[in-house]
Amino acid sequence: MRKELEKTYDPSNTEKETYTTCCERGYFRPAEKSEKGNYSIVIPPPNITGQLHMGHALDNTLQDTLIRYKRMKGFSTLWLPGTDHASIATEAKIVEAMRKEGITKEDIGREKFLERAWAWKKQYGGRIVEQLKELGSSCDWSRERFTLDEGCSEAVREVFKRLYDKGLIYRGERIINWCPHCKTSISNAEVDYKEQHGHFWHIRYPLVGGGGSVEIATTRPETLLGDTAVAVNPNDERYKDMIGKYLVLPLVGRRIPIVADEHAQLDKGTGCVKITPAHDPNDFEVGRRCHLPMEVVLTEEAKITENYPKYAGMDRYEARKAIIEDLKEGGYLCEIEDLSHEVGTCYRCGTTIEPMISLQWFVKMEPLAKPAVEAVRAGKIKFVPERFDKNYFHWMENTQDWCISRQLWWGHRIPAFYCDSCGETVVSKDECTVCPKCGGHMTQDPDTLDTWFSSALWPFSTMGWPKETEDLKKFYPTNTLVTGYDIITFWVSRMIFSALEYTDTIPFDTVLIHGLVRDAQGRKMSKSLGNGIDPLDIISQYGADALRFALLTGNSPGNDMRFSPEKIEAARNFTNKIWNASRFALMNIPESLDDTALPEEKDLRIEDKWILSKLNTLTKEVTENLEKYELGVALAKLYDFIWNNFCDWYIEVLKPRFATDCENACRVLAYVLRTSMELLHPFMPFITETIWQALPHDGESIVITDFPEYTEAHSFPAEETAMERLITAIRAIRNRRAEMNVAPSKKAKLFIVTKDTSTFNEAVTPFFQKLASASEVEYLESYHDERSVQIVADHAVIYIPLAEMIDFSAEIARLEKERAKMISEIERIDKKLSNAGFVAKAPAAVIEGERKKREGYENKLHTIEESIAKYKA
RNA sequence: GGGAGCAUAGCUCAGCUGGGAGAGCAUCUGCCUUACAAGCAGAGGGUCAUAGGUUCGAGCCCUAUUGUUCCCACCA
Repeated sequence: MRKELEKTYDPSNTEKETYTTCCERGYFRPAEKSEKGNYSIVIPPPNITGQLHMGHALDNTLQDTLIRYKRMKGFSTLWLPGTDHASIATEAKIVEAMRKEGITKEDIGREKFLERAWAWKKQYGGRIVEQLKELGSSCDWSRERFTLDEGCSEAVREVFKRLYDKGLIYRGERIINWCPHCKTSISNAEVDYKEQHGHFWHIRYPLVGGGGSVEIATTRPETLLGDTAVAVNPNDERYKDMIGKYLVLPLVGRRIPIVADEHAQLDKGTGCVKITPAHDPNDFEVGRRCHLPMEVVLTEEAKITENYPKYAGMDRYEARKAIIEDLKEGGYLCEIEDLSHEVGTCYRCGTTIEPMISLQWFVKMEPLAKPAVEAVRAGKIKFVPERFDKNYFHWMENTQDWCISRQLWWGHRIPAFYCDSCGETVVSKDECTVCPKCGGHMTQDPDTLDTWFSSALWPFSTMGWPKETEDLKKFYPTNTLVTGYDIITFWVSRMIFSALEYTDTIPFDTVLIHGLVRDAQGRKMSKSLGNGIDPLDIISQYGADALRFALLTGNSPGNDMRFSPEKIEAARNFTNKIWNASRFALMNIPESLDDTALPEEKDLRIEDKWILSKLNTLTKEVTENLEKYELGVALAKLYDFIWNNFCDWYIEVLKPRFATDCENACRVLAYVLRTSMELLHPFMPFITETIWQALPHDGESIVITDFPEYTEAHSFPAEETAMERLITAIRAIRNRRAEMNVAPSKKAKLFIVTKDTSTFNEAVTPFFQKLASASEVEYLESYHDERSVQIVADHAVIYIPLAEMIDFSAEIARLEKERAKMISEIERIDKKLSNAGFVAKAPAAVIEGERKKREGYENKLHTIEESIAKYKA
């Protein structure tokens, strides 16, 4: 017994069950082997703190579509899922939760804190995974990974050790970006520059022993406390005599030298720059070049240190105020200028970062960046769309050393050990407690690594590297990486140089970049604006297929998109359309028909050949589009075919045949519907599976059936042309009737005058009866009745005897208008064809096309003129 | 300061390597035509931002301009 389908599609009935069945049957696990080869994607691991948002939904729909397509194409496919420990984000959440309990992480200590973190991970880490499943993501969950699991951790230690031994990881005192709120260093990539209003304070520094002063300007007057020099440009005539002299640092009284350094520019400000080596990256370099001392003035909470009793303990902004006041009072403040400038903030918490000297671990970027740039330049890795490689190159070519140590607990602990007695440093994959040099006790570095350090290894650490596993051999390098343009620098670039360095190969060959999902007004979806749309709500209301359709259709790589209720409704309507077309098909297809064979060619009618030919072309185009990552275009074509060809014409034209030629009609109907579902399956996995199962089919599931292939056997250009002619004729009739306000229920006889009797003949009379309100149809070589409505169509003139409906003067006016149009069209083409350059240089096919068009217009013009003459008479 | 994207119908966007512009939504008109009113049929609506250039031919290629969005950058 075939199950009766509901009248409207309700995805919630089937989606979950369909998904579970697929998992149970192992469809999402890679095939043992395949002649086609392997295809793999690693998921961009979502943060365990995260909830599925529209960005994830888009990202994962793209990946799932690609994976499902390749799976059906016969590749052994692996989509490897997992999650990211997201050190800062997670630690912040746990700290916040503890704050509510009134405890700090220092209260409970590292070990207890980590226990809490793991418990938290256990409770919430699986949430986003379940949400990915709701979306239909066909990941191989048996291979699920976590950036902090044992394997990934081993990979991290291995890489750290190798880089260290090679001299590519070093520990040193540098200026780093310090977040006073998160109390950790962050990398340059993690700093967001935001426009802020501020001031330029111009301050006078007097020369020691009087006799003048220099004026400097700063946006951070509190750093004055840490000044250890003032620099001028060596070529600056104005200050030539001052170099080597000393200044008195206001408020502090310290003697500081005037030094010569290129950093000071002649044309900027006064040409004098205060130098604070411990709190500014440029000044740090100046300090190094001029051998200046470092003065640290801020604590890790961005408070003034004990060294400056008057301001000690003040927050940096409080201190700023106090210092300004004191400068004013002392007569040192010359001018206050308003200014709006870009200020670095922490990408996590938004706090203004403080540049600070600090002992941290760094990755030396230059030697790593070079091959990474080369790989993309040589085309081994391609960005889709291509323009994003510019982004990548720019970043890679200008990148500075990567600060990788974080003053956090949740993450990969740095595998470096220091001797308590002799200070020896040992980097080791394994625990090291005894100093190899002096036998003293070793203590492990308390810091952890930047989250992105482990993310950078994701494509191969998840496959078992550094072990030589089967998966690594089979699926690595991976094929496509799908991600948003916002994390190219954070992640994509780091995976590329990491892979090249450690695995000696690229991590993936294509990077498919997508844009942001914005709200209907084009704003970023954000929690603070409250304009986010929850994909899970959409799924429960409209189904995952509708969500996926809304996200993919018409979307092009790299571009942002807007998501609106209208869009999702249109998507839902499409699922419903598919549903009803299928319902109709199943109502007619007899249950006895349980094989998938098409009728013999002699039994195929014009409409069958037309739809098969159209479907065949569609198959070719959708395949090509998918291969080129043009998923949005492919999906739009499927929509158009299913709705506008299959539903609106093929099914309609087929209806009369259920009474006369049922089996043949049903075989074609089932074939076309089933094939359409197969083409659509990668995009909309649930509804397509449900319908496919209900139709006659071979095999277990659409998930693992073969993707349709283009075949010459289904190419019927003649029937396509003929059917297009019929459609044009029917449209023209409907159009005329609508214009004349003839009710569809009013049937009328048609006289069709044509020379194309292979298209217009008795066989297609039902088309006109069903679709053009014809009572009966007569095919003639010539006919004329001035009391008939006359319609000039493609290769046919149609007469409808509706004399009482005709307004002759209006009819003549209409024909005159059409005549004028024809004449202007012909003129346009004539102009083209008489252009010597066009005839000489344009391709023959284009010229021939223009000639054909002209001929058509000429014929039509002729008929129109005849009609006008007759009406007038 | 450097770089990139976008500008096409009222709205949101497609438009592949140049051969006379498309979709969805919205609007208007008419339909319970036995799968679907979440539907069917029909219609209106665009000097493809502006100005030049290349070409037989430009929405598409080049140059400049305007508007807009984003990325990058240590401007004291």
